[in-house]
Amino acid sequence: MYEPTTIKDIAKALGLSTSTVSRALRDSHEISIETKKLVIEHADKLNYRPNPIALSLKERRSRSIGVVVCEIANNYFSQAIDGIESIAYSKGYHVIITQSHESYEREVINVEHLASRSVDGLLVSLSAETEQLEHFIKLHDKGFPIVFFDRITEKLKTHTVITDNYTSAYNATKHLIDSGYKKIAHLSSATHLSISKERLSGYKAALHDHNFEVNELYIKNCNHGGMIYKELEDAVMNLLNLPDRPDAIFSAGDKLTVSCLQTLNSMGVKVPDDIALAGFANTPLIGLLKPAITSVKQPAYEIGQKATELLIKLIESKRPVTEFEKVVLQSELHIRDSTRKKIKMKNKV
Amino acid sequence: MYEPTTIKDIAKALGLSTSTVSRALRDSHEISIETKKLVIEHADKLNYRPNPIALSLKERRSRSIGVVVCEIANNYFSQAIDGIESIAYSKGYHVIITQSHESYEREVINVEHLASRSVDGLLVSLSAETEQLEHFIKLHDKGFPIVFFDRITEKLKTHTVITDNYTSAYNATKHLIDSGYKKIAHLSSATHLSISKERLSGYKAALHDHNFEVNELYIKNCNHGGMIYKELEDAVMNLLNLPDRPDAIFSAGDKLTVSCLQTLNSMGVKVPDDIALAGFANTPLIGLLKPAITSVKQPAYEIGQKATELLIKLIESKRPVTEFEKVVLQSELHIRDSTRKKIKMKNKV
DNA sequence: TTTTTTTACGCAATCGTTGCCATTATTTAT
DNA sequence: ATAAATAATGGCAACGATTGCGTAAAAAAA
Repeated sequence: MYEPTTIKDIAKALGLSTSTVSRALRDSHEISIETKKLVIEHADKLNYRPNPIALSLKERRSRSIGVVVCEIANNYFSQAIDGIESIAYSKGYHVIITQSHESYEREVINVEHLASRSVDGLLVSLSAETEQLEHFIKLHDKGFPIVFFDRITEKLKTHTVITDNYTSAYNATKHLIDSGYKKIAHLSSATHLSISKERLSGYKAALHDHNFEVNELYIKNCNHGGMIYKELEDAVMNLLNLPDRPDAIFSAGDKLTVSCLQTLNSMGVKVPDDIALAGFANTPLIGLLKPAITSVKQPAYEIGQKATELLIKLIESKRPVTEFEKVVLQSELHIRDSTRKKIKMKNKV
Repeated sequence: MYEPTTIKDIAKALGLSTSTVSRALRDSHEISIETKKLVIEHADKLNYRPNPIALSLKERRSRSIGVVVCEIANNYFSQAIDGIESIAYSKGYHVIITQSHESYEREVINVEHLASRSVDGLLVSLSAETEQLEHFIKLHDKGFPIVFFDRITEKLKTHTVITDNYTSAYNATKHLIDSGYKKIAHLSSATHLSISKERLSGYKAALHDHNFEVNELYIKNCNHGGMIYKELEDAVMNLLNLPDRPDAIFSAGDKLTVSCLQTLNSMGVKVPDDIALAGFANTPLIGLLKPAITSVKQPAYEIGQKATELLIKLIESKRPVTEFEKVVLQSELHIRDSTRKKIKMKNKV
C-alpha cells in the first residue's frame, strides 16, 4: 500500500535510464546540466529518498551501529546512549538500541539479529546472566567490529571502555571508613561480571589498607543485577539479621543502591543512623532521596562517546586492527547525607 | 573484512544452484530429502544466516518498527518501550528506538530515516517543539502506518493511545482541593501539546466544580518540556514570588515534577508545609523522595503494548484502514506525603 | 574532410534471496 | 512400447541503487 518513489519511477517519467538518473542525483560530471536539473526537480516533486536497504545491500554496510545494554530505564545506560548518539550522528551513523533485560537468551537474539548485516558494529555491555561468550566470539573471529563498555570481558581481544571501578570502589569504601564506619558490607551484582570483580577488589583493598578484616558474610551478590526485587531484599535482610550487623553498606550499582534504600526505608531502618549507605548511582534524583545518598557517579556520557569513537574507528579501518585500547575513565564521589560522619563514642570503647 | 556466509557459498560448495539451496533451507517439498539434509548440514557448518537486508529488499518490508520519543531517560517512555518490545517481539518484529530530545529538527530527521524503508511503521510521541506535522502527513498520505501515543495530534486520522489526561488531572487537582489547599498552581509542558491541553482542562474543570476561580498567573508552561532546567526554575520562582503565593502545585510531567521538587528543596521551601506538590510521574523512585510525592502514575507499559498492537494491525492489514481507534487508559493516583492534609485553621479565618 | 576527443547517455552486472518457468530423469499409466 | 505424469533440480528475473564499460553523436583538432 505504501510505495515510495524509486529511481525507476523518475527514469520512466523522464524517459531516461536509471543510471542517468542515479548519476544526475549524485551530481556526476558526465551528466549535462539540463538533465541534472530536470532529474533533481522531478525527484523533489516525487519526494524521492534513496532506499537505504538497497544501498546497504550494495555497499555491504548500513551506516548504523547496534547497542546492546541490559536496561535503558537505568540512568547509567540512558546517559551512555546519549553519548553514543552524539558521536554516531555526527559521523553519519544511526543507532539501534536493544535491551537484554539481563537475560542471556535475549542478548544472544539481539546480537545475532543486529549482526547479521543490519548493523556495521556493536557496542555491548554484557547482561548479568551472560557467562558464555560464543555469540560474540563467532562474530569477532570473522572480523566483526565490537566494542565493550561497562560490563566487559577479557575473553575477546577488542577495545573496551570502563569507569575505574577499582578506584571508585576503593574511594567510596575509604570514605565510609573515614566517616567512622567499622563494619562495611558490600552489595553487588552477579559475581562473574567484570564490574563486580573490580569493585569488589577495590572494596577489599580499601579495607585491607586500613587494617580492616574482610568478612565474607558482609559480601552479598545479586545474580540478576537487581532485576528481581526479592533477591535484593533478601540480601539486605540477611545483612540486617547478621549477629554482628554491619553499620554501612557499599552498593555497586544504580538499581541496587536505590532498591537497597527502599528496603531499608520500608523496614524502618534509619539511614545513616542505623546503617550508612553509599553506592554507584547515576540517577539525577539521587540527591533528592530521603536521605540523599552518597554516590559514585560514573562518566556515562563520556564512556558512551569514547566507546563509539573506538567502534567507528574499527568499522572504518581498512586493515584488520590488532592493537586494542582499554580506556579507563574516572568517576566522581558525591558525598551526601547517607554517610554522615558517625559520632564517635570515644570513651565508651 | 567481515564476510557472512551466503546461499551462494553453500551452492558452490555443494555444486547446487542457489534456488535449490534456498528451497532446501525453506523445507520445500520439491527438494529431495538427501539434498535437504546435505544443504542444512553445510549451512549449519558455515553458520549461515539469511541476510535480512536482502530479504527486506525483496519482500519490501523489514519486520521492524520505529519508535520516536523525546527521551528514553524518562521513565514513562522507558516503560512504554518495554511494553512496545513485549508485543513487537512476540509478533516477530524488531524495535528501533530513536530520541528527539524534544527537538523538532531531530524528530524530522529520525522520522525520515526510519520511514525511508528501514521500518514498516512508526510509533510516535511528539516532541515539545513540534508544531508542524508535514513530516508525518507526507508519510501518512501515502499510507505509511503511524500510531501516536501520549503526545498525539488530531491533524492526522490514525490510531492514538493515551492516558485519560483530563480525568487524571481532574482527580489530582480534586485531591489537592480535598486536602485543604486553596491556591493551586499548575506547571505544565509546551502549550500546544495534546497532553498539556488535556491536563490543563482537567485542572480547570476541577477548580470550577469546586467553585475555585482560575487564576491565570498560577498557570506556567515550560516550552522545552523541562529539558532546560533554568526554564523550569524560573517558572517555580515566579510562582513563589507571586504576591498571592500558591499553596500547592500540580505539575504535569515526570521531569517537571521532579525538577520542581528539586527547586523547592534547594530554595528551602518545605513540602508540603509551605507548598504542596502533586504531579504526573512514573519514576519508581518517586516514593523514596523527600518528601514522597503524590503522583499520577500512567499505565505506560500498557500504553506501549496497545499502541504496538494497533500499529501491527495497521501494517498487516491487506486493505487501507479508514476506521481508527482512540484508546484511552486510566491512570492511578498515588497519594503520598507531599500533599498531606493541610491543618485547617478553622477559627482563624 | 577526416580523425580524434569529448560529451552524454544506456547496458548490464552486482549485492542476497526468492518465485516462476524450463529441463532432465525417472516413474507410472496406457 | 510409448505417452503422460511426477520428481528433482537449474536458470533467469526481480527487488533498488550504483558503477564500469561501451557507444552514439557532437565538438574539436588535424
